[in-house]
Amino acid sequence: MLKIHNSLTGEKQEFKPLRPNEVRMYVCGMTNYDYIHVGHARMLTVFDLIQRYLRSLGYAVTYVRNVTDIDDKIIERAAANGENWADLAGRFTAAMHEDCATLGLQPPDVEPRATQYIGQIIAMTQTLIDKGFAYVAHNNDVMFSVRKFPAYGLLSGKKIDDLRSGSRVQVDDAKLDPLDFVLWKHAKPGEPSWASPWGEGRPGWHIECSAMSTSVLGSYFDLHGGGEDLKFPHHENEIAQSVCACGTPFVNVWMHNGFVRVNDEKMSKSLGNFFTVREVLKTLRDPEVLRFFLLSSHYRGPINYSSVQLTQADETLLGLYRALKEAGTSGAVNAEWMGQFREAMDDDFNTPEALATMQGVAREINQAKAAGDALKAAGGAATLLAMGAVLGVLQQEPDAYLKRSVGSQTVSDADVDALLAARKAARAAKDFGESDRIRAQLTAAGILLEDRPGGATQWRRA
RNA sequence: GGCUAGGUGGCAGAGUGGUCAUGCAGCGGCCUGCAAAGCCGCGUACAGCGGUUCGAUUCCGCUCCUAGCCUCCA
Repeated sequence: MLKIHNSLTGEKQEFKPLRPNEVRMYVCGMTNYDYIHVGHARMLTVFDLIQRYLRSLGYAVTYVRNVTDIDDKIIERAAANGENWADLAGRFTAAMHEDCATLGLQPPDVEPRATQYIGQIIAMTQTLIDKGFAYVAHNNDVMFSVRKFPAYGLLSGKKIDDLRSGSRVQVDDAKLDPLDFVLWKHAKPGEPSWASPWGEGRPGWHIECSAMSTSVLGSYFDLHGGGEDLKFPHHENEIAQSVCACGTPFVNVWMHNGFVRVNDEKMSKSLGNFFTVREVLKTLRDPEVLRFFLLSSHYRGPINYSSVQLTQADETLLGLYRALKEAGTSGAVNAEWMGQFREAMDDDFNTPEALATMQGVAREINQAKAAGDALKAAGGAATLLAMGAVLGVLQQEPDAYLKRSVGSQTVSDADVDALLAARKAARAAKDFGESDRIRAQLTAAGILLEDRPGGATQWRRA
């Protein structure tokens, strides 16, 4: 029985889809005006994991993750570059797709873009005006009247009156109330714009997600996710817009992932302490190391980004691949281990616990190998592989993975093989001095040897 | 100031009212020509102070500390 922590109630609750066997989920994706960083990678990875697990449970999942391809940041950056805003957004959306593919993320079933939903956005805004929840300000911005929606603040636990008194926002004189937020922005000269009943303009950020999610999934769906920084005001505003426009409940379960931190601070563009996925990947043996690192702590908690931890993740993953190596895969999946794994995942996607179970399986494989029990080793490997498939790890060919290096390779596979042949001859002749000299030479070149019974030697890159 | 998460062994990180997390690193042993890998074993962990309890790291209260949100943000 799957339990999910619902941000709306603050509790873990049994997950029951609104329609039998079907899960409709929407995740706030990227605003693409730059390369994605590790913080974004965590969000992307967390929800990739969640949709994978839901599918593994047999649900027909519709995973929707939007792209914001028009907003202030994009316009600003494009202007700074002297580039067309749509070109910029297109360029970085393509880069994001590349990064996602590199990270092994499954593409969403639907990836709506804000600019493709202008019609729906205008229609929803009009509905909100018609129903009295929104108004046209004197500058032709359309604003949502927060006080018309009494349930405002339920998700973030904020009280409307606290917000008002604590508000540090410069009062926008177009707003009737400082809490109100914009649904449609009138265009200033030279800005990209679309025709609307309120003149040329562009959508506000919050309304996009309400329009896209309800257009694709219907007005009331199962799961809505995003980073915890979106809880307020973005998700709060989405709820207000959607509920008021559609007249139905909006989302059943809200999920928020924790941040990636750098030295105990949130990794973010504004703090300038971010690492792009592209630069980080250059320092790793394989993109899988980053995924494994991200999965090694619970999705709701914070995770500290550091090279030490990445190294630890690398070592641990290596250990799992070593267990898999030469263990065969033809065995039957062990139901008991699998049950333990699912139990961990059923508990609000507890990946650290699931990973611990995988370590247990790995030890069993190694024990079986040591005992010469090939059947048991193969069964363990099949089990480990099946678990890895659910998490999106361990699916590479073990030997190829182990021969991968961190950074550039200093010796080719052929050179290694040649030296190993020489060493083998030396060992056969009991010339251990020469044998050890070759080993030291290889070690210096980042090649680690492992002599097996019977004279064979395995190797991998450090 | 308001609201929300946290504070676990050298590092990372789950979890539990009384028996083991797990991984990395370290130490000892086995194996090995020697290594490596693996296996076996080891290490006074649960911020502080009270309370509930036969018993609390786990429940309750208070204190201290950290992060996040309250403004664009994954």
